Amino acid sequence: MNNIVYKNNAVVIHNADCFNISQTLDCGQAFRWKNIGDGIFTGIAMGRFLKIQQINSDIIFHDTDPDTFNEVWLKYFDLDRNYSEIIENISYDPVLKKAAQYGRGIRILRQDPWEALCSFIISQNNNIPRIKGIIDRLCEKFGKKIDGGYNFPTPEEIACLSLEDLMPIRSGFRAKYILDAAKKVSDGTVKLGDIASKPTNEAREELMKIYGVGEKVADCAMLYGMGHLDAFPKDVWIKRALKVFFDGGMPIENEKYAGIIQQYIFFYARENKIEI
DNA sequence: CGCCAGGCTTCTA
DNA sequence: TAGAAGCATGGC
Repeated sequence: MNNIVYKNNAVVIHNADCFNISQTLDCGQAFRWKNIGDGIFTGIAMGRFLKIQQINSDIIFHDTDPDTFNEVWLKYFDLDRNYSEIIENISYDPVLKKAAQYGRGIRILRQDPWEALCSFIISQNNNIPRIKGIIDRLCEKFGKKIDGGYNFPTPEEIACLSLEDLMPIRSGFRAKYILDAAKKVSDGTVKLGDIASKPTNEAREELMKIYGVGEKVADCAMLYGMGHLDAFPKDVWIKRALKVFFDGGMPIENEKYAGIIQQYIFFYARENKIEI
């Protein structure tokens, strides 16, 4: 991205390639962004409020100075990675090529590790609108108030709560998982800070020490919050798509960027309501 | 009413 | 070791 300018208190990326904010923020990897119309999304991430807008192929980060953009959002939106090259490299397979073209504007977000972990604990056996509702209530009730809304509550802020305290967020059977995760992260039983630098298999085992975290949730947390781009979460949509497209096989499981490919397939399958 | 949702734990054979 | 039941909640 070398077409970035700063004007009128906004950072603007002109002619952005492989970056569509609707595809990126509304494809089920993050749950706190709101589409408020006119190509504008608002949300809170990394402890900050952001209003971001897409007009054709220009992306506007409103009320953002260059330092904040470079230190926070560049990394969050994974903007220093060459996605067109990755797409080029997987286009030997016609199905992958088609899925990647369809979701070409997706970026894999690098969210806060704890937020990603906790969010995908909440996601299990759940649907996206309700996941968003539960996370909204969790933040409003237990997160710190900041300009524009509420932060995602820290592990420490949740670890001191009881199951009854969590009742108002209506997370169902997942409440006990949230509490166990918060406790194990805040007391160092699970060291989230070390997970980004561990091999994916070791990192997965570490995360699965948490009650209620299995392979799928661990892989989502690693992919969307810890920089493990090779993690390949297998949810119901992916399993369906693999059956339909690849007869159940997985041509790309061990690729370096398997997680990005996974997201193209997920997006394609879900948008087209792939049936078994 | 029944079924399902970006699954996991527990029980059963 | 594989397969199914149970789990909270809400939308359809």
